[in-house]
Amino acid sequence: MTHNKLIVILGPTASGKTDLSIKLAKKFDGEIVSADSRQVYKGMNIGSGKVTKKETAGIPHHLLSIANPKNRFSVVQYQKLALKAIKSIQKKNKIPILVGGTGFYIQSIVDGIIIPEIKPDWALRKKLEKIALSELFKRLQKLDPVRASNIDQNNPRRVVRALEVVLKLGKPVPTLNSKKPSFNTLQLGITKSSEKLKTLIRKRLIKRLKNNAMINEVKKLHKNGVSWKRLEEFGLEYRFVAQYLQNKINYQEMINNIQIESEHYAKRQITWFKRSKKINWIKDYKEAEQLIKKFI
RNA sequence: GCCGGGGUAGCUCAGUGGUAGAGCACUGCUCUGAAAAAGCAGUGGUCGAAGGUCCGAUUCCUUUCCCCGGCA
Repeated sequence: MTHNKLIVILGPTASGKTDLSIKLAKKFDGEIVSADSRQVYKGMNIGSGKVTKKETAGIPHHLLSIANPKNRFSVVQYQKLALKAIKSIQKKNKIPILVGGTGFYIQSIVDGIIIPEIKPDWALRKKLEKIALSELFKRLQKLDPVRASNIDQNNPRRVVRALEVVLKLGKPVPTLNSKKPSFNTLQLGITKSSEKLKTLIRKRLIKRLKNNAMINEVKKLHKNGVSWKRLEEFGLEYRFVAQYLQNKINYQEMINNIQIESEHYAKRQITWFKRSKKINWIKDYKEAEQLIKKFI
């Protein structure tokens, strides 16, 4: 007899998800499934804030370091692997704890959204990206007026992707659907004041820079064949350390940019999470523990 | 002390004889296989101070205070 319970721990960057989740996993006999779009990559450890082996304290962690940073990983791959991991944990009669800050990844599990089964076609995208955005949007309007009417026409990624789906599918983009929720889910979100968050981001950044650890990590990634362009795509520490190593910016600019962009990122995450009404906002371990006791 | 250049949004700066803009910051938001990505919107200034000319001055004139560079 297996259960279908799932606990989710989410929150903005630097809010303390990792520590909290490990404590809870110990307490409630759980295993952790990461929901982080950067921690999936091998070799991206310090900059992405991946737990160290020691910190895991023996709690199994899933979906960390499973992808090659030279290749692009995406939500759908995440969704498949995470579902598999969650089910296998439930089968062992342990409690899966989904932990992370990537709202889209969490949504793909919790709401079970169905994303069109058209794989990214990078050659096609490259071709489309050369065309003016307004022109692309006109084409989309012609081929799929419904999708065109609710898409952000200023966003090249969205428009290109929509066209990709329409062209390869030969028909309009399916309207967004969700499967029946497959899990009995408890979502816990960590709240912190923005002042507190900024301080935590700053402290963490200083720590990551210590002994050149983060700089060396990025150097190593590049040495192993991850291009500067690719590293910059990852954003935050990877973007600005890569720019620093290319002499595009100086050390102080690198630090300032990482700090400010991390603060922006935290706000975007909060904006995303706010949309969900199913999140229980908590301040500390105690509140989390109580809610979970009731849930289990 | 003299000669230049400058003082306009939190910061860096545009600009005009009819009470002002940009980028960044800040605030809010979007999200259909890149999501730490990619986009959108909004708030914000007695235009250094005081006089004068003018129907009207942030813009022209005078004085004054402050900053930067050069010469003494």
